[in-house]
Amino acid sequence: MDPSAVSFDSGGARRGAGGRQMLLFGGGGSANSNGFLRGVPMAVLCMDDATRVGKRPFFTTHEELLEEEYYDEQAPEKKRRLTAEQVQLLERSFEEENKLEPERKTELARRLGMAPRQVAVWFQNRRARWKTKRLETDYDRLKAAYDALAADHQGLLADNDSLRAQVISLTEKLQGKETSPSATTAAQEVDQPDEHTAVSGTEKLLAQQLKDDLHSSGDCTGHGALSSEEEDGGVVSNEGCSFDLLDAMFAAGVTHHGAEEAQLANWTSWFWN
DNA sequence: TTGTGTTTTACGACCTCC
DNA sequence: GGAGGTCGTAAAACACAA
Repeated sequence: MDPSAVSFDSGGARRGAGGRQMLLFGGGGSANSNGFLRGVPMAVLCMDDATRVGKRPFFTTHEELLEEEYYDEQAPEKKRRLTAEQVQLLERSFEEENKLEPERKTELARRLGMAPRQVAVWFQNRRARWKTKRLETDYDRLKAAYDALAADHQGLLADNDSLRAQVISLTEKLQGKETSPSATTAAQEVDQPDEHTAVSGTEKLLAQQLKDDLHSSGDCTGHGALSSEEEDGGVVSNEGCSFDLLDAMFAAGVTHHGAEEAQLANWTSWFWN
């Protein structure tokens, strides 16, 4: 880039210290009509240059700041924003590679009419901005994932509560049947082990009752009502909720030869765990 | 016009790697 | 030990609402 193309945004210093513009670099020098100071474009001058040419003390008195001569002869170049062209080229270079090898730095500095140190600083700051941006997007992504998981977790907790309530309710019903004389009589009437399945009539009754209760509750997982069209074939399911387990227990005679209470305890334990 | 918040430029301190 | 990195920060430049 032609150094003469570097703009000097005099309006940019509209609110310098004390509201005064401090445009000229100090050290006894002053800018010529081309905007150059000792052959260096003003916009190119940075603190490194200030160190070389002369630097105003960091803390100065108000009186010093009010001295016009001070700005002409001692005040350092104010910070200058890079031009749009400079930033554009730097951005393009950053997109290619966000690290800066010495050769690329000097080449960029030459093309942009900037000090190599300025190019290095720009890349440092650009990396910092890029990192901040990346952290923000990473945070947003993680937060969305966390929110989804938290919602899912809440749903599972609700399901769990619902199932526990059902277990308690069914356990009470089953225990009631065990102690009911009529139920005992009915059970005794059919309590002959099936020679093929080895499941007693009472067990069939209990398992059927459990199926019926779960079915009538319309919610085996808390995810909605059962669909009636799926009932044929003996397996009632709803979106992954299946009574296969009960059927399997029934067929395998899970309750066979065991006290009903012990089976209830097992079932309850299974549910609660 | 002014107060205030944000962005950009630049630096020093410190760390890591060769 | 030097070069180049990150991190935290100062201060100028800038945007914008009141």
